[in-house]
Amino acid sequence: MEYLEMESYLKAIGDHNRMIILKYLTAESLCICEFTELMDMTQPTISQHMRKLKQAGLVTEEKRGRWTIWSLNIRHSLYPMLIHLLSLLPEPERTVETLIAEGKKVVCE
Amino acid sequence: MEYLEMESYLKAIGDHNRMIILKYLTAESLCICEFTELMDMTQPTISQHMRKLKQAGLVTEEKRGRWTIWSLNIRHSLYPMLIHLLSLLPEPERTVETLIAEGKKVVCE
DNA sequence: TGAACTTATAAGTGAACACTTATATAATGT
DNA sequence: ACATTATATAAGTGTTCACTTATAAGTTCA
Repeated sequence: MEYLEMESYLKAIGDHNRMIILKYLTAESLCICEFTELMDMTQPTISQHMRKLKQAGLVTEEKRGRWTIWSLNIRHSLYPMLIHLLSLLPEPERTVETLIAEGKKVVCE
Repeated sequence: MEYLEMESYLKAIGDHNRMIILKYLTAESLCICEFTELMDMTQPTISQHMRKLKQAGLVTEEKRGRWTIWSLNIRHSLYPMLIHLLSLLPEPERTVETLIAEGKKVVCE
């Protein structure tokens, strides 16, 4: 692997808020508006983080209706290491379960 | 592990020049003046990188005479992962062997 | 068609970063 | 004591980063 690729990968993970985003994604795929409910961040900020994660190869996106569903890129060679790293981190305060309880979980069918 | 600790660890690795420094250290402990010979960087820049690596828990230092010998911190819980990451990177251009051949390898006894 | 909703992008801002040069500190050897 | 060597630190600079607000683009549904 090239130094530049490794650098962008590590820089993409190495941010407090992006680690939380990635932690959520280990459980399930989510869209931007769900992240805005889960985390205390504005929509453009989330979008910009996702773009950075995508450029580093950490996540993939899939357009579905008006939503963009984001998932971990399980094909990346460092994916197993990423899963291990994230497993060491505590669960975020807000859970997806609370989202469901509030009727804010997106179902795009 | 706390998010803050993980963040500083990943940020410390996630720099092109620090990755090269760490790569060198996987083979053997080195002092600042050796790094200045191996890499195209000034002495203060190396010193500042080492300080950052030390603060993140990646390396340890040991004063010996006028030299400060830097080593990988094998006691850190993420040390095995670090070794794996570094193993994926190509060897730097300048090798310690060339340093020895030029009589620039420090022997502090 | 038009309003509501979701997302992406652009421009601006303050903080952090990696580097530079200059200088201070400390150990060694004559 | 003094010059040399090795390292650390301070101050300054240009770039990158994470965020903000404003706005554009695209989808859905009445």
